[in-house]
Amino acid sequence: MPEPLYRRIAEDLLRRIESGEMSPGSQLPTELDLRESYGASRNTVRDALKWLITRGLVETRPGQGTFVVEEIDPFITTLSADPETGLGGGEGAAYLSEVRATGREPEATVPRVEIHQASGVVAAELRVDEATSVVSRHQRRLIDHTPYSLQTSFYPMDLVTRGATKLIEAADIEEGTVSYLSRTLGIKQAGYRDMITVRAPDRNETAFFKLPDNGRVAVFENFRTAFDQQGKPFRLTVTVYPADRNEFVINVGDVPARALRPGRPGAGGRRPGGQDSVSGSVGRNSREGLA
Amino acid sequence: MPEPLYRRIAEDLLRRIESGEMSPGSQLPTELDLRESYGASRNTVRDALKWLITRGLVETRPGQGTFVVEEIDPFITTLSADPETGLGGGEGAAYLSEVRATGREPEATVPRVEIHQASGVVAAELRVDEATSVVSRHQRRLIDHTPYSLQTSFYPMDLVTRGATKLIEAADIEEGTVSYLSRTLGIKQAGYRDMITVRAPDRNETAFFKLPDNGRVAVFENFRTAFDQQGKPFRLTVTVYPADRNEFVINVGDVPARALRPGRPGAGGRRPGGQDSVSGSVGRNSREGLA
DNA sequence: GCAAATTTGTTCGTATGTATT
DNA sequence: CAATACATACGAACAAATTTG
Repeated sequence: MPEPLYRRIAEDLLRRIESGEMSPGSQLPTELDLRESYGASRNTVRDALKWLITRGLVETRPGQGTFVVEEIDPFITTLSADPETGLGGGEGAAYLSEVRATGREPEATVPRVEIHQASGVVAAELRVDEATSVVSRHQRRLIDHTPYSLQTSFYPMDLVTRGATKLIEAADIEEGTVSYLSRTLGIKQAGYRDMITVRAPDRNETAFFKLPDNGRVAVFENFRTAFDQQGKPFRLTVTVYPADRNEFVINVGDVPARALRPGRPGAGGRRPGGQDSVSGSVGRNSREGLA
Repeated sequence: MPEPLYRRIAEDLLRRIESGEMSPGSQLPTELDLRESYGASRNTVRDALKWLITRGLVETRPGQGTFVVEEIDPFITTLSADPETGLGGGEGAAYLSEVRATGREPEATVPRVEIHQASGVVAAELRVDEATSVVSRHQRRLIDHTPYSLQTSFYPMDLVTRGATKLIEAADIEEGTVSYLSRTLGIKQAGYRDMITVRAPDRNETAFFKLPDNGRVAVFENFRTAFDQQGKPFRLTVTVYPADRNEFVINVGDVPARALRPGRPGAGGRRPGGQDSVSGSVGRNSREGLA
């Protein structure tokens, strides 16, 4: 009772991909060729390809063929505060310089400003009633002309009426909103809390990030709530990052300057699935529940 | 030319799930029933179900039927340092108490200790040659009897020969390794750096976490490098967390004590995919590239 | 404990549509 | 326009897992 045929075909192709026999970007034999070489029906071959597709190893292009996927050069966002500027990390103002520091070219759209009534999460995080008006500022961000993240910040409308009128202008706030709010209203960012989750992309995200519509690539979602000196939240920033091109770093305490990713983890070529990996080794004679 | 039939069926089922008409845990009509009610072939119905499966909305159980998935209560790991203890965050010693603080029951296996030669990532992060011996201590961790994470820590063998002999004992170090290394060798943890990625689970992880073998649920992988007062790395901890049951929090600067998740983000019921969500709204009249 | 019924899983064959070259 | 290659759809049969009688 061996494994089903489509699995055996998939595993064989997997082996050939991981061994380097088929390199990233190269084309696999056509479905009809595979049908012959494995002596299976075309549908079975397609089942094998689907198995590889959901694992992100290959992609199909109608009219062209099936290809080994090429990895995207990931961008690393540091979520903890910059020891220099004191605060920040992956946010609007700092974004452009952070990306440029890696020798890549950042782009960000002009903020799209909207006025909403605070809904569930926004109201809860900003600690305002659900009826309250909030300002949202939304930006799409790219690196080397590839979409890398979507960011939306929410501010209580209160801040605008108290004088921070630039918040409702559809233009960049060059100095950064932290600096701007400090200067105009005396609101200082004393700290922030990030809440990170992973979920499937929605329709908009799939379209903007050009993700395969098979729901394979997940997105990070980071909810950042910024607090002032009194511990009062004054901003909620929601940023969405496709997981196939983004990584995160958090520095706590005294950490030596990064040696610019000597050998980036995560990468290191394709992972040999099945062997004991760095983290794995969950018991070679596994399957025993717990001790 | 509307959307393909299997997609229309899938979207209809999606709507019925999101509307609450079919609640989490409930059973969908059988494939044969769906075949009749939609007037499609069984294969087409199965294509629709596959589409929902890869998006994590339903699951099939051979011999039983197709069910709307139930969400798992996520555990939130705080990666930043505890302001009290100074350091830590999701690590061995602190793990049990962190979980208990949420009213849930933690379990951790006895560490499995192994001696390896430092390989790629481990050697690079610990800044030792590839030939050097390192000690690894591996634990499986559960919450309420459900597997939640896998953790492996690597230490240069050096530390053992200098006197930290407990590192090669297959037993818990009650006080925590940070405290132990400080007491025996005077090595103080001055800080640490976390590098977070998301990837597909390997075979071991799929088995241990009981993930669907369709590669849908991704895992977080956190590489934590701990540094001593001289900025020298003395430990690398790799922790793997299934993304369907884990979230992360990072506190930077002064952040008020959390109001114990007033309304947890991430959740809020099922996401209405397609509508403008909190983060989304990437242009209702979207598809225009960039301004 | 076994047999039958139910339900999903695998595999084949075939035909036609759509995208790209 | 033609050829190529993947996408969708139908029908059919048997296998495997689970529940039920």
